[in-house]
Amino acid sequence: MSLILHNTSKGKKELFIPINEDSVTMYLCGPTVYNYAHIGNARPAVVFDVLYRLLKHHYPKVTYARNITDIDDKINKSALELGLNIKKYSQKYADIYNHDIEQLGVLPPDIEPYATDHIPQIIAMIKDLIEKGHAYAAEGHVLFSVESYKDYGKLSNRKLEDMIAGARVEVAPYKKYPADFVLWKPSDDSLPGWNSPWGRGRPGWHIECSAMCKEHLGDVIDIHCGGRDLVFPHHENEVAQSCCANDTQQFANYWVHNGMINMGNQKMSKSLGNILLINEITKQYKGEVIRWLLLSAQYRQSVDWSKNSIHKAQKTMDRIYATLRDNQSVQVEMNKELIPSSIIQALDDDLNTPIAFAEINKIAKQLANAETGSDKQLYKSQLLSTGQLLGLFLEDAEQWFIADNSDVDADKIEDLIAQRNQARADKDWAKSDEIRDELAAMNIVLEDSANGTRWSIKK
RNA sequence: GGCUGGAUGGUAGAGUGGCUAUACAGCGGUUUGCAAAACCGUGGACACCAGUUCGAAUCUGGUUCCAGCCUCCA
Repeated sequence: MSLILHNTSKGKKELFIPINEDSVTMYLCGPTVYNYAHIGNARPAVVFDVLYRLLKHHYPKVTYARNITDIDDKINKSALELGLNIKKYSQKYADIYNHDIEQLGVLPPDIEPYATDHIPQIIAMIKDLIEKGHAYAAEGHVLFSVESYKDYGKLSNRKLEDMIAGARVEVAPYKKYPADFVLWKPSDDSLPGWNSPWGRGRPGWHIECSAMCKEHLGDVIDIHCGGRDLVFPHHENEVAQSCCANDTQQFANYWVHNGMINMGNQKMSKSLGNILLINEITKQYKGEVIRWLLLSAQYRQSVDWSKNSIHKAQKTMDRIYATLRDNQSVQVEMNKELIPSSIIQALDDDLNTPIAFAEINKIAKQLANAETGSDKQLYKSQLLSTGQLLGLFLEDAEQWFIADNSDVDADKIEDLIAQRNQARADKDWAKSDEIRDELAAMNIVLEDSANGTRWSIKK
């Protein structure tokens, strides 16, 4: 097997060689849970779900950890304003996140660690860093000394001087060096806090991922994933903390980062206020359609979210599902050996999902044109086996077109269709068309075929 | 200012030193009581300027423009 991944720390594609072929490890920086999950949170979840599935295709055992950061000043602020318990507040949004991405066909990770469940490990790592001279306590804070780590800036390819010159680093009197970042900070009585050697306080951002990786996956992991916007400072700081605490040269051998989602010509981000929530779009579109759209560009490219692009994804999936529906009775064999090698090759080349999708379209076309039973069985089996790998085409093809939307009165619709079919049998075309119009007014589209009349909701 | 990416047909989006990507939309057709779906066929592109080459959209240099990170962010 020859999986190739773009490794951010090298700035190029590399052949993936795991530390231990019998047990591959990957970690994804999950969300900070203080609000409803948006499609920007969904992209890494979906993209790295594909990587997880591909790794499981190749290797006997993959351990995938995706964390929940449930201690953060934004959580504290919102919970405090609403007068809510912080744990309950963050749990609510963690549950929403998990529910939402499950709609998009994302498998649960093997481990889902929560930051607040790892405070002892965090404190232990900070103590270790202080003892090794990489961190220092000051005014209730503990800071990481970036000058103590010679490779600081290597992952994100930047120099300390340049960053200071940018003058955007937070200046604080307790910092020895402007770019030093916080490992631990003090909490007053209104804020959540834990007792520590430096007083009652809470962890800073970054350290939780280092502590949780170490706890669950080891000192050096195979693949660390996340959004591009996390390369600096989050991942750079994780590398510094972990390598210094664990005395290792590497923290993760492969750093893999997904591109952003754009709204119009701009990155979707909380600070710009142009975010689109997952639970808003799942009201309108099926999870697989959203998943298809998110995977229709290679993961490192930015994706433009628009009405047009989601509509295209919908139409494409409808066509493939229509082909599956036409072959509903064809028996299939589900087997990973049936996934065409062209698709595995595409995915092995840094998750080239657009090529995989082009291949899927070709198979669907072959299925639509298949004349013999054995051809139909072959192509349908290939299509659905590929779908198993990619988390697509898992729905029943008949059900796909009938939205389980409670707004529609299926009994009434089917009654009208029966009346119309009687009229058609009587060749009473005027009445038949009248009923079609009536249903059209209800936003119901009819399709007559040799096997009867189908209906679906107009999109 | 520093560092990353990017610029491909109406739209989205891969890829390649010479060989149809793919999808959605369009156009023509088959089929159909009507309609739809499906299928078949089809047109249409590689930001700009130089260079290397038998040949460049693909390699090299330059130009212009766009986006991201450098502050919380997926």
